[in-house]
Amino acid sequence: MQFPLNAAQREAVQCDGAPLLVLAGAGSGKTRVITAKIAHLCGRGVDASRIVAITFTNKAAREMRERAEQALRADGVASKLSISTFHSFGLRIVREEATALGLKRGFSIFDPSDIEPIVAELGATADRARARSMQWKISQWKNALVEPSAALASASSDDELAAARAYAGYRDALAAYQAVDFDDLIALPVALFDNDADARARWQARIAHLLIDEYQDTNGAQYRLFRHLVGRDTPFTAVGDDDQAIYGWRGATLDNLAALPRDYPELRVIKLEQNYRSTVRILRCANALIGNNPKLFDKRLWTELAHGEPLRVAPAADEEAEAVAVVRRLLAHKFERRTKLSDYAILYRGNHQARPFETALRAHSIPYEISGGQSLFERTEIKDIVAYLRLIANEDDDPAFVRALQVPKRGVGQATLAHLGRVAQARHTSLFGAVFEAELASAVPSRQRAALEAFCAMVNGIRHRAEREPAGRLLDELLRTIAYADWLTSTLDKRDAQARSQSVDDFVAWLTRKGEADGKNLLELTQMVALITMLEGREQERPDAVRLSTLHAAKGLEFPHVFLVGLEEGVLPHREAIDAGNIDEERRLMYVGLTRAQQTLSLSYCATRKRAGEKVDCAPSRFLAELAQEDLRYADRPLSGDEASQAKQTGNARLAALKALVAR
DNA sequence: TAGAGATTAGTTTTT
DNA sequence: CTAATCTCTA
Repeated sequence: MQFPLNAAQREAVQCDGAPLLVLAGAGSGKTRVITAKIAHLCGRGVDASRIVAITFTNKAAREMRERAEQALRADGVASKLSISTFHSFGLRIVREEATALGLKRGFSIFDPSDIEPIVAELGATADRARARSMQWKISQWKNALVEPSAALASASSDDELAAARAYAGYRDALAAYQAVDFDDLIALPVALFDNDADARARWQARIAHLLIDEYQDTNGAQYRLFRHLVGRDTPFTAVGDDDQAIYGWRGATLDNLAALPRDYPELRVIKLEQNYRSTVRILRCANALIGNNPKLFDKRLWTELAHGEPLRVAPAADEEAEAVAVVRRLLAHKFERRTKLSDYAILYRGNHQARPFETALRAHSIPYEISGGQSLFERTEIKDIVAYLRLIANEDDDPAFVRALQVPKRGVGQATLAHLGRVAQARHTSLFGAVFEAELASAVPSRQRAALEAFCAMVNGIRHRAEREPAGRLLDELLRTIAYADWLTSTLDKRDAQARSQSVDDFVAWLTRKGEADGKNLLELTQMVALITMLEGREQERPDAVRLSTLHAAKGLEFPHVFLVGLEEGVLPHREAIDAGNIDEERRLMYVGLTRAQQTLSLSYCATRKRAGEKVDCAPSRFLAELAQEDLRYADRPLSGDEASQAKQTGNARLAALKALVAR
């Protein structure tokens, strides 16, 4: 955006001494306002290290840092800014206040896969789905700052009761493991600040101005943390859009937006309504759609940009036909308009919807970048290595102990582990600690015992140096000692082993760099890894690729040309949301999708869809009927099966010719 | 203990 | 119809 700031934007930037709420419509230059404001604050002599900006995703944080660096060319200043996600900021607090919170320095951060078996056991269930739903409920309680006792009192169904009972035990288990979960990174600082005025004052003094992005997505715990951090007189800037609140399922509540004017009577509210992104037609459809939602703040987007092309609405026989049609159209469009692949995005409701599009894109060797999906840190090989790191940092981390002990195999199996577990329980110690208990000798053969002791000695050896020596050296040593690469080659076929070995190498190289750049030791790096979902610097590997993304992951992004797919009842709006009567949030999700598009927008839906192997009829989404009909152009009726397969063949032939042209 | 086959359950978004 | 988990055998 090369325009100067508009009046509202300027006002938001210059209002620096008071609490401020910026209601920033989609595409209204929100990020620009935030970065300009940071620059403005620095210009007014505010110490950069006391400016704190909080986002929800790592991606947003990284972007904001980049933009701030551009805005603040003065060297060294931008790097002093504190720009992080809510959770990383919480981690910083927990880390610095670990002792007060009863945690050791190397405490572990459990991810949902560590937690599931714990909750399953506490809830006395072997049913994974049930365990997950209990885990889910516990998380909801934590996000709403509900204590186990209160949860127990309020539980209304059998399921809730079981979850509430497991909740207290789960808390104890985390304490025993010296571990925290994601929700604790917010809830623990809140609990600390609730009770400790000194700590509160200390942290407040570190913040001269607090900026929060995507404020509408804060949950109860986050709002309370926010209030503790700004106290009574720290000025802040909250930026958000009630029409883009799409994280209600994660405990986010628009109450926090409504509460702000109440809790801060001197609050200034500035609306950004000029849109710099989309055509008139796209905006008119988005406005029409969102007009069906109740309004918290009155707001209407307008633009000076072109009228634009009508939005295309295309039916398809099924999801495969839809994918084929979208890809064909995309290629034809690219050829006609001489665009780049990265100008296109295909957006959908759920991750599983990506598959037919991946298949169709791959069939034409079109590079694509898929957001969401499995992140590097969820891959088995990375989790294996991280288990070692966690155990090195924290010997009480039993889940990490179990994983590290078994990968690579070192002749210790289920039976030994079971004995170890019994001893640990009897002695009130961790699995690691149980290895050194005398009574283990009676149950476990000496060969296994030797393996266990060697394992623990190795871990201890690295632990003693973890805080002093460079992380890179220790990582190399660890990998050599456990011979992880050898294990991969001996258990997997060559291709697989190579791929995994490569990703381990990437991971280690990245950690090493990170350790050097930020001066972090192995313990701190290990904690950071738990919060990162995407490997930085991975994106530029595919400089020109079609973007596949869920609507949630697409928030904050924009694309010249967007395909919004799977617009069916039961998909968008999602069945569960329909049943729960939560259509408003689905509508906002659709709104987010529409407002990602700059120039053209193509909407599609399927007549049938495969569900558990069977074809099911689908109805077009009700949201289609809520758009500005004069801005839509409906394509033909859905193709019959025969027509579809025929079209597929002729289409493919045409496509091959097109592709040859495009390739030049 | 580890890999290959059988069985069974699955439908939402993520720090 | 997958994909992941479980069970059985070497």
